[in-house]
Amino acid sequence: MISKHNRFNRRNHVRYVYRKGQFIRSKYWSLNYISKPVDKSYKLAVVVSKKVSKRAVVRNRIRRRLFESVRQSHQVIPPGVEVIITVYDESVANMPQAELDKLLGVSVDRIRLQ
RNA sequence: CAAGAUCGUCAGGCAGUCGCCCCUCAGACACUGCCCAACACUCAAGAAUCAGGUGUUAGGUAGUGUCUGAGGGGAGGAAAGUCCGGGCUGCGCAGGAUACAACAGUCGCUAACGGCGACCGCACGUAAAAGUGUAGGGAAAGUGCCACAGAAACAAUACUACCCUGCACAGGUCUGCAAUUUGAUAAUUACAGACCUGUGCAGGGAAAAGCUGAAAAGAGUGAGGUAAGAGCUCACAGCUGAGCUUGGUGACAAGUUCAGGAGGUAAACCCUGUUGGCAGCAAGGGGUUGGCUCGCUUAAAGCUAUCCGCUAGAGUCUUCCAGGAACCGCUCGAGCCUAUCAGCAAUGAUAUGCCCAGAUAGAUGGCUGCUCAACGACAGAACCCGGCUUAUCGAUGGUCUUGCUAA
Repeated sequence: MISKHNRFNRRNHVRYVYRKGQFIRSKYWSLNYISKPVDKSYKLAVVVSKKVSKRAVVRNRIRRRLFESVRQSHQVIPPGVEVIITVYDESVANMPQAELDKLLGVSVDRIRLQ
């Protein structure tokens, strides 16, 4: 799990990012993000709807794995960027770690390019 | 040891590494409050001193925040479904009646329950046993319903078939008499009477039978009775209800006396009894100033649907302070462990010890290695408890019954 500094702390702010931010789509998830240069650290949220899995245990596991993959600096989100990862597929819960890191790295790198 | 039944317990382990949430302690820094010392100014005047006030600097102390370090704690038996019950909070009081809803054997347990335990009744189960289930008030207060099929679905009649009597017709048998034929016996025909059979009509009887259906009139045996029969009558047995006796706290059981003739359905209405005020942690939580509107016994407002009773305030705007997507409620509780005692048990009492998640885009984890039969089922707290129901890979302990073997 990541520190409170890197989490979102307001419910309405998620809606703001969804509405105003930019959007990247990939096979298992999509990224909505917005840049706020004032902040010194990035912010990250993971959204897993009940459509993905009805079991809370599975949804929790997906969320934790994605947080951990970002935290352990396999990929670097630039400071001041707020990102929401919306997951589409239940198979993220049991995907091998190397593959998860690789796919997530591709998505995060596309933020830097734009 | 085997088979059957039943009651529990656990819910992978270890190590490495990188993290998250809460609490406690220590240190550093920042801010705020208070205390104290020195100095300056002020009070303050012609001058000096003391007390008071203000500011600066240094120190102490308390609180808050950030960072660092150390220590402690961190999902479940169902955390789930949200089906019952309670605590807690608000609604001024929580009072009554009706409506509405839920429940229904007895005794006990519990904060309470629609839950639990023991027992009773009924049903099931086994070769026998151990056991299992139970949607358990009233159908003899009344109303309704009983599809399809069937003669008929609770009302006694009708229907099919049955029995008895009478009349008519047809046939048969017997008897009597007449006519014809014959020598005679005899034969044929007609008529009358009796009996039998069949058909039709009329009157009466009504028990058994009628292939259906979930269910069929609901009284089993014997005797009497009758044209034949029939609870038509009687006796006995069984059932139901009431009374009495004995046993039991009680449901009830056993016995006995009297009465009765009754289909099912109450998860149809209904009747009887018991219980329930409404909303829910998005509950709810501060002081203060001044107005305006309505009302003050013909009660505005109110706590549900209606009524009664009860209360003199209620609603709304606004000033200032406090607060600032915050904080409190928020986790010490009908709490947990162990032992003893009471009780068949559910459960209760006493004693020692313990503190055991509290997040808020929401912590309790990610990865790697070893290990185990097994990558480990079902599954993630959200105010808190007691139950119920549903999901669940497996591992393991006890108890009971029966059988076999050995001592």
